[in-house]
Amino acid sequence: MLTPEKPRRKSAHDRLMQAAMSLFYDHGITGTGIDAIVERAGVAKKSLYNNFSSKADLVNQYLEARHAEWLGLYDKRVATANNPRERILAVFDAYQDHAEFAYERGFRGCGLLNAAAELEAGDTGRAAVRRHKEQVESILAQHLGDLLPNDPDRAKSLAEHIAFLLEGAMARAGLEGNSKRLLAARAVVRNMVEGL
Amino acid sequence: MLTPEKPRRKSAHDRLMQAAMSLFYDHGITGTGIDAIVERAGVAKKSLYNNFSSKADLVNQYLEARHAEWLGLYDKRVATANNPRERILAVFDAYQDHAEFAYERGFRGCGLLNAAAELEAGDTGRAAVRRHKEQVESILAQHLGDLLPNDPDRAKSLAEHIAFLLEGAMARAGLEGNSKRLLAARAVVRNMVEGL
DNA sequence: TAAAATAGGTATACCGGTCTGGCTACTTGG
DNA sequence: CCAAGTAGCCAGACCGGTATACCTATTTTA
Repeated sequence: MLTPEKPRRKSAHDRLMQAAMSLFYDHGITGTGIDAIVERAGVAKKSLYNNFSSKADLVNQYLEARHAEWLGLYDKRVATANNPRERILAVFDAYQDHAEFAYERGFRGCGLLNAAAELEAGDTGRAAVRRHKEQVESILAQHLGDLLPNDPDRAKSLAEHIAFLLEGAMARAGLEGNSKRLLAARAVVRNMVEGL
Repeated sequence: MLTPEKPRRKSAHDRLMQAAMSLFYDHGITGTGIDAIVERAGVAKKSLYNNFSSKADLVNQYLEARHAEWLGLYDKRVATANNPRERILAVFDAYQDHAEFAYERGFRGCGLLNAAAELEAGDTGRAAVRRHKEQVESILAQHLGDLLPNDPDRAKSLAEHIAFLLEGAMARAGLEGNSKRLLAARAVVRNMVEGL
């Protein structure tokens, strides 16, 4: 049995990113040191600096990975939705999936927003988080445009409204350590779009 | 002219708290060191540990002070409101006042929520932030109860809805560095309560 | 084909600097 | 006189980041 192309161990890069995903989310970015990351990854410190140019670089790649992670969950959810209303709710479901499965040590809200909260004003990471939130709002606007083809202004305004509900519910859910508030917001939105 | 009760210089406690308010908001809690606080306050490090038992104690008092600060702004706004609808909007106006006047180095969203984002899961500070958010929601519920005396369930549900809008708009506003989103949420809420 | 070069991993030690917190010794105002 | 302030040093841990040296696959080349 020749298995020539099977690395039995993940690359240092992957192990480091996995460790960063967990530690940055649980303890924050400033609260997580390089040493803790390499220890969790089971990797030499040199390997971190072979794969990332600095901690800031690792943080930026972490933010991109979180964004991609949510996009993947959303893509799965939206694939099984049959109309614009369900596709809007798919946005909430994707965050719900995030909340339920992605975190081992308890739910703490949106990792991207939490990260942005402790980044300095001019940090490029803040812009990445902002792009993510704008993409979510733009996805909502697109589905609402399908639902209200004759009233694009109202579609845009409703997208902002729903984005606020989503963000606010996530924030409260993170504070409370569970996703009940997220479910409440989803129910509000279901009622909102029902009448469109 | 005897001016026996006029300390020409604020107490070390007040100067420390003022420095903490500014630095914790701008650079985060973990990102702000003791030395930076005492330097900004123009105070000896010993004075910090005379007035606060630890940095965690200072952080907790900081969170309480921020809560009290918002309550003061809200009290001012609600005093000039003439009906439940205006009193609901006063909640938004208080946050707007916060955004416009309280921060010298740029708006970064809700200081309490930002702080909670970087506190560990079990930290008592997170509970303080949660109490603040629950009080805001309870204020909204009270005014909506005045507006809908025959439908307490709907009042409660609307209070949660509006609290989400407020929180989500604050989060987005903080990301974007200005309070436009807060104004947008206020407008949405004004329309919502208009028809009640 | 066999030797050499390369890429990426490992482990350990170290750098200057900052962290929280405690300490001494001196000064000042009521 | 004394409480509360001052300046500054120190300990021990941790910060991000670098340096050195070794190991082991794979790949290139003579």
